[in-house]
Order: sequence, then structure tokens, then C-alpha cells
Amino acid sequence: MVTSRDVARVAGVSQSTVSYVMSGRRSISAETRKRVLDAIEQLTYQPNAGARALASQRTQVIGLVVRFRPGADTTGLLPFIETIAGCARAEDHDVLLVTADEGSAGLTRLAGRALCDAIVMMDIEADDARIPVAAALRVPVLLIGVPDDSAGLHCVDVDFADAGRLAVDELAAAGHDRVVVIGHAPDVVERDINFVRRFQRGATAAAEAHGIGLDLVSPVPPDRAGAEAAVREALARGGDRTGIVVPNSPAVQPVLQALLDRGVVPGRDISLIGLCTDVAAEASTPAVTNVSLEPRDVSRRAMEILFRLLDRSGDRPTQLVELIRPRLTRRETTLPAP
Amino acid sequence: MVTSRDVARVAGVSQSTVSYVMSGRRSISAETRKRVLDAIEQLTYQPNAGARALASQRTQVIGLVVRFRPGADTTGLLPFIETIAGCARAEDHDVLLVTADEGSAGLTRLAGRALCDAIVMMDIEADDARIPVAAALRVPVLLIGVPDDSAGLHCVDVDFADAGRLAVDELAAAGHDRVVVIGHAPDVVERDINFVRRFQRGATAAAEAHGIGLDLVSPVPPDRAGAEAAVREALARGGDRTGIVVPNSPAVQPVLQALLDRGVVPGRDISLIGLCTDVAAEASTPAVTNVSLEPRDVSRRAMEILFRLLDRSGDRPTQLVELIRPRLTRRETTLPAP
DNA sequence: CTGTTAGCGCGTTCAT
DNA sequence: ATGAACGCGCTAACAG
Repeated sequence: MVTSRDVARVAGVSQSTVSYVMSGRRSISAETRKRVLDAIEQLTYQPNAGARALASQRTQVIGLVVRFRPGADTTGLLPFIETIAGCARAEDHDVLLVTADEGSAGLTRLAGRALCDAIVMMDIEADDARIPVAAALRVPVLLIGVPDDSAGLHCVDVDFADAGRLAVDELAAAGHDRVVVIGHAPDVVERDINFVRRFQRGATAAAEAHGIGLDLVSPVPPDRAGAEAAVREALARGGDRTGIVVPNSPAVQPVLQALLDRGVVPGRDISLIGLCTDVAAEASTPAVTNVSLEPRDVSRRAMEILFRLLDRSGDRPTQLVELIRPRLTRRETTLPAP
Repeated sequence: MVTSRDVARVAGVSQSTVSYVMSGRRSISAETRKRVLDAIEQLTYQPNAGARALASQRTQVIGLVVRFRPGADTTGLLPFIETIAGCARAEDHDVLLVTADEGSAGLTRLAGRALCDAIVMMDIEADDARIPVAAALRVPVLLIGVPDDSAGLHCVDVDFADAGRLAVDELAAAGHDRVVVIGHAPDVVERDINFVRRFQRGATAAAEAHGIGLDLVSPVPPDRAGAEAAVREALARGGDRTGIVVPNSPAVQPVLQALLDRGVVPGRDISLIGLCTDVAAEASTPAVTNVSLEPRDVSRRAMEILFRLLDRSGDRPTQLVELIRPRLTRRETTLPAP
């Protein structure tokens, strides 16, 4: 292993000078800087991360706590991870992956062993047992998702209330006088993820504002049988002018299929709006009008806040909860405005 | 921050004794061991990862290099990541995530900065520029995927030749006298991922063994238009007794849909076998008979080998390339054997 | 502008 | 069975 001492010897300077050239924390004459940089290149020197962390109390690592669940909307996880990793690298940090099934222990380990400088925690439940633990850590923690009580932690999430409003507004504009929300997945409802309620609140408020009815069919398993039962119930309750919202990414396709199976064609006979990524919306046949959750925007903003929190100099963001506005894209499953 | 010195003071022993209690690398009297463990608990002491890495030359971290691609079969990535993370934790290691778009630089960084003890690299191309770099690192590297030349590195992958054979065997048994392989995604073909060829070889060999014809429609974009064109071509070329194989996870659903749209019902009129995860196969309507790639088995085996490579004591595995046998599951899209 | 020096917290050898 | 002491490679305060 080549150390900064080796570099110093080759460059004919002291070891600390090498360190200062790398950190730029004090001015170095152009000439010695060049000698050092040449030596670094010649030896392909790279600083030892452990030694650096020990001396500087900075690991240059972001801990990322994710929950892998079988089946569920786990597909939507990758854009988050990818964006977070990208943002981290852009700030010369790496990402240490920790799974949520370690629970609070994962958090205390990350902080207690000084494995990372900050933590991003995803998939937050409304009453999440990890929150108080996270808030007591000696590293900043940022939540993607909004718990009932964030205990002073910063949160970033999609504005689900706005998503509900967007969908209902669109259906109202398309002339529907009734909206059925075919609900979230059973496990999501059970785990009491906050966004279920927030979405519902937004949708209900919008329906009231438009003076149209809103029914809820929930929960809905994201499979064939679940979708068929839900569609049957949804159609039974309403008439021709019913619009359907599916705020459950993996259920969108089955619901669409169930409608088609019954000879009800979204975009011709009825309107269907899904809450899912654009990729998923475009992949289905016909392409589903969707409200996109913009995982990349959420992640980017989260990392922005996180690095501001890490900047000792910078001023910290005042707003604790930040909601990213979703975007509705009209595709083939909604009726045009009359 | 509480250090091992603090623990030592509270326990009334020397710092080195604390270290030895934790590592178990020398015998400690039951009494002092207890005193130390009590102190550790009382202070909730956790060893500093950087200091430990510096002193022991071991980071307890596995570097994981993954490629996030937009759209593609990126969904299949999560089971790998999840399983790898789980196996790592089971051996008291953590996982540092690095994206493939750093290329070789990511590898040299991981090893050069001593960020990890070993590396798992996924999504290997047939002629992957990173292989020689990886082989020269001072840490063991394990490939998930098989390049043309692994440069002495250990590889684990699905036995794609066997997958091709399994699918064709099944179609032959179902009485089909012709097989059409609706190919891989364009980007996969273009990047020359090795498994395309391996699958093809296995399928061709099996077809010859059964004395039945085999046609290839390739590449196929995993969208509606791509699938429809492919299906049209596939049906045009063959007769009633044609069996279809789709070795392209995201294209399975569109191909199925395209068949149904033409009034051709798999399981009644024709046989369709997909190369995809069981979850994906079960989700579609009707459920697709599939050859599963068993990402969890592959990952588990990969980590098994990796940790054996890390064990200085243990004997290293002799076999360089290890192929995991896939499994065919009959569902609703294949005809019964006559 | 540069060199010297003192830790950072832990693993491990040497001494007892 | 235990303690003292050294060094891992680097940052940063101090001294010039």
C-alpha cells in the first residue's frame, strides 16, 4: 500500500504538505503543489479511507436505510437508490446500504461505529419506532416519507395530498360526476404509511370542491383476483360517468386488465388514472394517464438538504417537511374534457 | 464518543483487554470478561469502524458494483442487492454501493482507498473493460455474470444454456414441432451480454436434439409495438404447432398481450414460456409458464464464494465459473403434453 | 509558505 | 491471564 509518506518522500516534501495539497486547506506554492501532484500520479496514490476518517472524523459515507419487501412496490425503490447514490458521488461521498429489517439497530450501528456522516431513511411509517432513535443519533438523519411526528428530523416526500387533488381535478374536468379510488395495497394500509391518509385527504377535498361523489374501495391486493373484485365493486357502485383512480402502482395494470376484460375501455368508456412512475404508465397497454411520484426529484431534494445539514458553514433549512409536487400526464386512459 | 479506553477505565482493566474481549483472540478469565462486557453494555460502546479498519486492515465492508439502467430489466436488480446485503450482514459485513457508471474508476477507488475488503460486480459484459482492472486489485473480486475472459476471477451466474434447454425441452414435450425465440432487448444485445449467446446455444442444441425447428426474432424492444411486430413475425413464420420462448423479462407481458390481441390464447392455442422471475410470471394474466433465474440463489452462492475467498484459513474454491441451474414452472400458458 | 508534532481509536506484540 | 507500548495513515494545530 502506498501512503502519503511515500508521496512525500518522492516529492521531497513533508507528509503534512501532501495532506494539505490534497485538502487545499492552506496555500501551497505552485511549484511544490506540482511536485506533490506528480508524485501522487506517479505512485497512483489514494488516501486510506479509514485513516482519513479516524483523523478527520468524517467518513465521506452516507448511510441509506431501505426496506426490501417481497412483491410490493419495491420496484419503485431503484430510482431512489440510484439518484441518492448519484448525488452522493457528486459530493464525493459513498453510500452504505443498510436494510430496514435491522430496525433501530441498524441506525445505532451506523452512527455508533462511525460508519457514516449522515443517514437517509426511506419507507417511513406514520408511527415509526425508529424515529426517536434516529433523532437521538449524533449524525443528521433525513427521512424520505413523513411520519406523524418527525421528532425534529427533516423530511422530504411526494405531496400526496396534491396527487389526490390532481387526479380528482382531472376526472372532474373530464366530466365525471363520481370518482372511485381503488385503494392501496393491504400491507401498506396495515403498516399505516402516512401517504395513504394524505392522498385520501387531498382527493376528498378536491371532490368536495367540485361537488362530486367519491367512493373508496380499499385495500386492494395488486393481483388479478384483487383487481377484479375491486373493479366489480367500483362499477357496481357507480354509473357511466365514473372515473377511477388507482393510487397503488402494482395494481394499476391488473385494474386496467380487469376493466378491459369486462369490455369497459378506459379512454373510451371511462377514465382511469394511476399513481405510478411514468415508465410504468407508458409500458402498459393502453398507456395509463398517471400522476407521477417523481422519485428522482424527491431524492435529489433530500440529498440537497442532507448536504446542507452536513455543511458546518451553511445555514440549515428552516422548513422541516418538504413536499415535492407530483405531475399529471395525460395519456390514453382518460376521456377528453367535454 | 465513547472509546475502548472508556470501557477499560470503567471495567478497571487495560484498553488492550477490552480489545481482546471483543475479538476473542486470547483467553480472558470469566470474571474480567464479565466486567468488560458489563462496561460495554453500560456505556453502549461500539468500536470505531475507521480506527478498527486502520489497525486491522479490515473494513468489514463489501463493495457492490451495480448498473442502473433506465427502463430495462433493472427491476430484477433488487433481489440481488437484497440477498447480497443480507448475506453480508450475516457475516458481520456491510455493503457499499457503487454505480457502474463510474466504470473502472469505481473499482480502483474501492480498493485503493481501502474502502472495502472485497468486491461484487454485477452486469458483466462479454468483453468487459473492467475485468482486467478488477483482476489487478488487491482485494478479491467476484463477478455475477460470465465474461469471455474472467482473468482468473471467480464468476457466478445463471446457467442460461440450461435455461434455453429447459424451455425447448418443455415445448417439445408439449408436442410443438417448431420453436420461436422472441429475443432479448436491443440494449442487451448491443452491449453483448454473454448470456444472450449462452441461452441461444442451449436452446439450439435442445431443438436439434429433439429434431424440431428453431427460429429467432431478435432483438425485441420490450414495448407494445416491439412485441406486436415480433409476434406477427413469429406467427407468420410458423404453423399451429409453434411454441414461443421469450428470454426477455420485460417483454413477456407485452408479447402475451399481443398474442391475446390476435385471438391466440397461450395455453389453449399455443405455448408461451418466459424467462423471468416467478413473481413476474405469477403477476400476469394468465400466469406465464416460466424459467426462473433464481437471483437469490445466484447471489447467495456468490457471497458464499466471496467469504471463502476472504477467509485466509479456508481453502479457496477451485472452480472458477459456477452456474446455477434455473427452474421451470408450469403455469397457464403452455399446452399439456399430448 | 512549509515542517514538526500530537493525536484520532483500535489491534497486537512484547513483557510480565 | 493481563498491561504497557507501538503503529496503522491521516488531519490539523503549532512553530517557524
